[in-house]
Amino acid sequence: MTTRIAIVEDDLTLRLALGRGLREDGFDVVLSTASGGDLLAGLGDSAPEVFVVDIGLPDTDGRDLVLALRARGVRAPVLLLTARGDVTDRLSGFRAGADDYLPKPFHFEELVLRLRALVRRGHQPADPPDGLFLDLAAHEVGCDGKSAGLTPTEFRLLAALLARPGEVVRRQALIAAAWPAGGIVHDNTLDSYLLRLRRKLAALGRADAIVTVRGVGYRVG
Amino acid sequence: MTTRIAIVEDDLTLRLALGRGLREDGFDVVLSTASGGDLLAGLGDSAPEVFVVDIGLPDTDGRDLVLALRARGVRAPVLLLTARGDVTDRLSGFRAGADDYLPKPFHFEELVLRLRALVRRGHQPADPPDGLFLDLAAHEVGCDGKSAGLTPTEFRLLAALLARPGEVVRRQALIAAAWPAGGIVHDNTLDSYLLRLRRKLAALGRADAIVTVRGVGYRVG
DNA sequence: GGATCACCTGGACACAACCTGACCGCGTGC
DNA sequence: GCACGCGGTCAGGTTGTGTCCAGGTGATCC
Repeated sequence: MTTRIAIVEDDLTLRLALGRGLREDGFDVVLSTASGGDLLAGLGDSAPEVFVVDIGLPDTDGRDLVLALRARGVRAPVLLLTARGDVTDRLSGFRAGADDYLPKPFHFEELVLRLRALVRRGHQPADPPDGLFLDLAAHEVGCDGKSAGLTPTEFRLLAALLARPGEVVRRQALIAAAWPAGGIVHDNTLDSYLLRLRRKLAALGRADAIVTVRGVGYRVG
Repeated sequence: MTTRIAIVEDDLTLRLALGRGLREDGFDVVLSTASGGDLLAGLGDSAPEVFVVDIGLPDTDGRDLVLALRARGVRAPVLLLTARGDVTDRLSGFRAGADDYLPKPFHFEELVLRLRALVRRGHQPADPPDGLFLDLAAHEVGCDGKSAGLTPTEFRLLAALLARPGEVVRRQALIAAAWPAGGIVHDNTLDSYLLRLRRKLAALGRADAIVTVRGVGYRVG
């Protein structure tokens, strides 16, 4: 039984080596691109069951790519390749929705083991968050034709919400997803951003997309 | 003989270390997730015999997760990992239905000893509480298709009831489960919440789900 | 039947959680 | 310098939740 896998790695040598090695280990490499934009463009209905993404991409931060994937309803596990096991990288990547990470340089065998573990754990497909979608390249949110630009913080915040359609996301989880680790974020700051997001969504005719669940958090869909 | 165990820990390093260590000590790690939602989603029929849960999860309070597990009829013992042995945390964790706790940082050996003790003590599986179920992610109660949103206090209260289907739960036990430690709760306040819960359950066509046992307490199922 | 008790019900109220609009500081680009 | 966009803060208003009261209902016992 083969597992469909997608690779995003800008270094050509490494990308080719990964593809060859994974194929030999029984993976079905359905996509192999150098940039996040190419991945999103080429996804189609290839439905990879697991992703390997380099965090240090030239066109996109790997974390934003994970957020964009999650916002599209993709729940397949993502393994991030990070440079030198940097703790900050690891934490923020994890918060973005990645499922595992591997610091470079790594043993190929460990990569395969971790991938197998991720796939074994299993993930269920998510319902797509009706109509709304995030455009990573343009850094904006769209809904049937119309679209609205987002600032980086707004983007991360909305992505964290869209990643879990129908679920209540706690305020703490939103802060963890949208702001860098360690920093102190006023509760009210989150409120402000929710307001800004709601305004922009209202302009798309989706004023009610973000629902408040008092005492718990927020929900979309 | 191996014991099936599930781990919920958001810190990646610690999660991996726990998994590796427990495996070496003869446990069968059937589930290892970073969030409460993932755990509930991934449970399937893996039927862990014991749980290790970090109380400080970003998406869910560990205590709510225990309540949700109990409400699903899961009776397997739960060990909570708490930060710095905070007494308040410990007490409220116990009230939520946890069976043991361990303050961080801890010696790995102590964790294993406590887990073995918990498993040895033995627990029997519970009958699922007919039809009604708590959705931790959406923070609501559901019954064949329909669902109703719950406020935090309502959620804890109903969870305490659903945790013991068929059993009579005393008023004092309900107050202890649904309200923070130390606070003084008027008897009548509990009455009010029972009323609200019954209203919401009535909207789901389960008006008679909560039965009064005069002089003792309340029972569901 | 009447007294008593446990529980139910509707409503009033305070306060915390949340929303909203405005403001300020900082960095960037013109 | 100035304009602008972005991130963050503040003060004030609004609303839902939690709490408590007052009175009602039904069971139980004498």
